Amino acid sequence: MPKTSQAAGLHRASLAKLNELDAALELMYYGWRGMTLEADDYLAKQGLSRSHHRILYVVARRPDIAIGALIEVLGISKQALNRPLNLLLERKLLTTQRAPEQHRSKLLRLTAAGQRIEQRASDHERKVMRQAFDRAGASGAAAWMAVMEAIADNN
Amino acid sequence: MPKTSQAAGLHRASLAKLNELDAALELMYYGWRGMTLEADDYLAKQGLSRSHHRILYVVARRPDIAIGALIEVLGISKQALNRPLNLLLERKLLTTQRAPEQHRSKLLRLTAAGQRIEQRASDHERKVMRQAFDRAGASGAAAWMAVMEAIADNN
DNA sequence: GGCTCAAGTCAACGTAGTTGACATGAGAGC
DNA sequence: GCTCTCATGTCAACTACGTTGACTTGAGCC
Repeated sequence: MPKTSQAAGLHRASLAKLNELDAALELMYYGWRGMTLEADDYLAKQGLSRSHHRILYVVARRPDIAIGALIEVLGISKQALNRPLNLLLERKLLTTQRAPEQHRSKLLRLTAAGQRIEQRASDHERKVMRQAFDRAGASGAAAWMAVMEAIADNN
Repeated sequence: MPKTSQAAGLHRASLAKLNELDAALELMYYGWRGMTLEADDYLAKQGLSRSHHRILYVVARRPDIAIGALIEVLGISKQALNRPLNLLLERKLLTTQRAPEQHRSKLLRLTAAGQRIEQRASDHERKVMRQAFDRAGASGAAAWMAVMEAIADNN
């Protein structure tokens, strides 16, 4: 079971800057933590963690996704998916059903309870983003998105 | 020992957007991966990983930091620090010396080899950031920083 | 010698992932 | 029915990274 709370890297450390871009590296690190901190706390209280949230998040946005496709999207092995997925099924946050035509694959869908938890966890993250975007204004938000796109596309 | 390469979440998944801010959540996720992917590959080739890089990064910017202070900055337990730190000492990427006045604490410092690895790993990350900033221009970069500050300060 | 603080170490555990091997369930073809 | 294939499920062993708790060692202080 996950922890209840985490003190890891809570306050940003004051480090000398060796390079002009060091601030950006650190902002990425602390930004990720800042966005996920409250959501992780909420999930921990539900006895869940980030990996469960990722599953719920994807299934919410791809209802009736097959397990193989879910593995693809998450980019993990089926063995790694196995445990968290079964927990979500046991807790009835997800349901499976055989496909109507393609009986070989099982389709996943959120239950009402699963939807609620997915939504609340994601809401914690969206709240952080919304506050930051509000402070930066529409043009600042657009610029942030553009920069993040460029970084993300660096595959 | 770490892996050599990782295919996890390589290409951004196409998910339906349930909420206006979903794109921002996903950009944060893929942005983090985009920034760290090449650096992690480089580190893996050196037989090191992200946790070693974090140690090297901090010590580079706080030469003569004591172990207790390093634990504070990293936000992990001394037991968790123990293994990666010892590896870095064995490999002579770091050195320790007793403090001149405060003999109780040991001060850490990078060796030339440690500096080289820290720099190359961070360079991979900075390269990604620089490209993104170049595309966005100075005002875009400033806006990105402002938004990330707001997110990071959400402790 | 005894107290304190910094550091080091050991054991047990939790979580998240990996690979490899193998079993099961459900069409599809002959 | 038998076999082949594909999707799914599961077992075992492993790695990496983190946790807590308990205990030791080293150094300085009184």
